[in-house]
Amino acid sequence: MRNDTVASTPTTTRAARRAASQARILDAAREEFGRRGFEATTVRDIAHRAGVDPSLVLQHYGSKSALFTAAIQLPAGEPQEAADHLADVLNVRAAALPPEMRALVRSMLTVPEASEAVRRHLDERIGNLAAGIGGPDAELRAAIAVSSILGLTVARHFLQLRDVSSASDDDLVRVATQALTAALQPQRSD
Amino acid sequence: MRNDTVASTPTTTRAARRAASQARILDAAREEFGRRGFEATTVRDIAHRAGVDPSLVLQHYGSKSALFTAAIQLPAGEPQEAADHLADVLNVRAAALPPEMRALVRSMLTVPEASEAVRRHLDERIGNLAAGIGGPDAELRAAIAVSSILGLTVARHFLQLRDVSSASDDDLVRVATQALTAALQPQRSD
DNA sequence: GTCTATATACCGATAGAC
DNA sequence: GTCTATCGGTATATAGAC
Repeated sequence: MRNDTVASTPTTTRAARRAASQARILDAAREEFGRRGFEATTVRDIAHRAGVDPSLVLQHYGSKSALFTAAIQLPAGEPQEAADHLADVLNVRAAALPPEMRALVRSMLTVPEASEAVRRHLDERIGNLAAGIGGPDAELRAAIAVSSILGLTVARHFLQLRDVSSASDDDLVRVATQALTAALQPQRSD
Repeated sequence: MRNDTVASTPTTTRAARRAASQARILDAAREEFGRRGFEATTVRDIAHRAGVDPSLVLQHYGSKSALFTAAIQLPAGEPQEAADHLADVLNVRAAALPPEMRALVRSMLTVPEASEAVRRHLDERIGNLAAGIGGPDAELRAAIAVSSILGLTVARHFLQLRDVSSASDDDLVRVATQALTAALQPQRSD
């Protein structure tokens, strides 16, 4: 970090400012895309939130679409064991949603790229979960459980349904865990 | 309706053509809004699908927003008894989605008016369901069940998750009904 | 009543000054 | 490296011809 000979600019190293701007733009993009979705968000909105000039946004990321792609990248989640990751996911969903996830979900119904990203993400989760529970209809039961978590996420963080939003994190996690655990049990086929 | 003196146009009654155009425009609007959402849909798209001139669309409905409002109105569902309506909803969601519901859900994450409409609709369903099941956490359990159905709807008809889309209507309804029935049961509080 | 032409505005993106 | 100015395109919406 202090690899340079002489600091011509006293405090901020010349290229570090650029990197800082780039990061601020990305944060601002996640926030704006997460609030109103890809289409309603303008490059000018993002620039204003980041405190930079609109042209800088495109200078750094090339296009609005490329910036969106960068903004919705999820941190590579570990493959994870099996069914106990259900509790993790549920906890994450009950509390605040990470900015990149929020941006991704906000546009999943209207932007094909976001739709694909969510599909891939959830298909993978379903596969892992199905492998962990076994029994008849394992894939379908796992898919229903994962879809239910998606529905809860939308209900709580985007639609703000009354009884989902007003519940405490603890209550929601407790009751939802019970419900999903029950839902994951194999059923008699009579 | 036949208050006028003489039919100057022989076959099509003068105002009947206008009503027919209006209905065709509304159908086309539901289709287009349901496919790509409110913002990505242009008045020109709707006019093209309806086979009319773009300016006619605004002549009839005043604005794109007013047309959207008309397009997402749900047929007033009866209050309905209680828990057995769960099966109805599930069946509807497993098969095809009505055009106005599809248009509504497609934009529920990006258009405030659609978000509010879905919230009101689901809050009402939750209230009815909660009243029918009783027990501890009735509202929360009902909210989780309704949110799960929403998640399944999104997964099947919008994201097309692998294991949800590939399942037959019968399998999906059977397993989901089992899962939701289990989820709605009161749990021991130990 | 339906279509042509256009007003008005805002968007994404680019070029060039500093 | 950052900002100013602007281009080109497209949208909604309106006014007027037929």
